[in-house]
Amino acid sequence: MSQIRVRFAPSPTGSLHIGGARTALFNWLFARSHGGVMVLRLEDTDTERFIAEAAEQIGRTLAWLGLEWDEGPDKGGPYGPYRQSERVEIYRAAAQQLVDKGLAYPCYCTKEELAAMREEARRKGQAPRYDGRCCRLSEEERQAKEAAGIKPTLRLKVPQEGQVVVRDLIRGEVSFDNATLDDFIIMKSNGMPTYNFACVVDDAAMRITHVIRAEEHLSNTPKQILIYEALGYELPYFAHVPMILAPDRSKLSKRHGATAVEEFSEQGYLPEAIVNYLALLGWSPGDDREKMTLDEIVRDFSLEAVNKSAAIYDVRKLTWLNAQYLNELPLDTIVARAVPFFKAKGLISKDPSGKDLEYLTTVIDAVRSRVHTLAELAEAATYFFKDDFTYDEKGVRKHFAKKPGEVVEILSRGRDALARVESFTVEETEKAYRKVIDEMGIKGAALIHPTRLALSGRTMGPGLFDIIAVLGKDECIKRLDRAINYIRTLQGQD
RNA sequence: GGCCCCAUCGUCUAGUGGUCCAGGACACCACCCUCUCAAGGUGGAGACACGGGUUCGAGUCCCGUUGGGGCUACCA
Repeated sequence: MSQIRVRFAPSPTGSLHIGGARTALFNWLFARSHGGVMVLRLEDTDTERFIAEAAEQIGRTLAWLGLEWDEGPDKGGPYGPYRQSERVEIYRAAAQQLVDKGLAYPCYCTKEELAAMREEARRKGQAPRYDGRCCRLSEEERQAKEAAGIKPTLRLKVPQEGQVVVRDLIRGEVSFDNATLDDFIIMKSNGMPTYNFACVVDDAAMRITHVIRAEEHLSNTPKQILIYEALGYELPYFAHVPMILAPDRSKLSKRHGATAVEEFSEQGYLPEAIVNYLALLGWSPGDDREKMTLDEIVRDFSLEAVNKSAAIYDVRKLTWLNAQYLNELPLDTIVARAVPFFKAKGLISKDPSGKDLEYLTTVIDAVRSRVHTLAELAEAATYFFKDDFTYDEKGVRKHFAKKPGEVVEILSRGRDALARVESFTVEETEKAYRKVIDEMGIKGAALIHPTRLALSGRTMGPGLFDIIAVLGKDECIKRLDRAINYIRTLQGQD
């Protein structure tokens, strides 16, 4: 085979969810691992469900994930246009061909009549299928309908004998009896093609060699093969990848919370982690590797190694992977990605540079190992930028309120010791604190825990001396004084 | 209902007839490390849906049952 060509063909009716992203990823991986071409095609033939911003948003999300396409609506290419709404003439011509060959015919049944027929069949316990009545219309009857101004749909004549065999790269041969199919619609009465028809016409026109899509389309494939045959097109290879299900095993939809890739992005998940996680959903390198670079995945990916069974996505594993990337990606990269989250929390006002950037970087370095997302990162770092926090309630009970008199004494000694430190580093401040601890004959925890609470309002976080060094002498003294005063008010209440 | 697909720990998976009293990862539990929380390290609990075959031998092949999913639209 010459050049391998694949396509990702989303319908712009909403944002890209992780199922779609995974399908796009597998297409992309297949193309990249074979030196092939990736086409992005917008399936916007449903004029009612079409959402203008969705197309742009899907493109943005794919690009954010790093899944660049070679041909598409914005990029152009030799087989454009890549928006189905701009290709209607092509579908009409193809449809006309089928009518001329007697393989398709106009149907004047209205939606209401069709619905009634389906209802009738259901009541009789029969399979709801179109009975082909309009195919048997006489020329006079047809003209009469036409004269009455009824805009017909076009239906493909489906043979009622024999079967269609789908040769699937992942599932092997799957056969369907033609008798289970009916004369389905290929052109709607509004002149637009239906999904199955447009899909076939375009995949052929765009020279797609491998149709890689979700399993929900496996049942559509026999219809599409019938169209390929009617049109005299050569069949592509098919590969139906397993579905991704919501935790309750149902099909993914908006009501399942964050399944839109954009939402993960807003929560501070990194594209590297999402792509890595998605690659592992339905595919595995065949060994124990979990965290893999894109290059590694491209090198080892193959459709043959793709699973057959549907997978339920588990945010917790994604979250774990995200934490891994948060820690292992270069610090500068994480800082750059984190900036919008710090801005959103009002911790910084504009893109930091110089000293501010240096400070931000130091802070992120201190907290990144204990958070899972960029949003958590900003949250965990707030007290490095604001000192108007309140003290954690449990912490107050444990470290401030138990023996307020003693704590005030201890904290004051610590404060004074810090005030005397000249070189305010992790090492020097710790030395000073250890000395206080020794002199007072107390446990380290008796000084360290109240200090952490005083400086951050929290009972958990980076090592205390890291916090101290990052905050600097003045800020530490200020916060310790504030805490000492606060504890004195506690004393009064007893 | 009809047609199609699928079935290994809670979840993602390795496993292509013997090396599997089933391996890894997330999550969970314990311990270690430790100024807290993480991270990291060590260990633990946890699965071949069920029933028939085939075979000397089955998680691996076949059939059935059950369960789950998809399609069955002038949606894609």
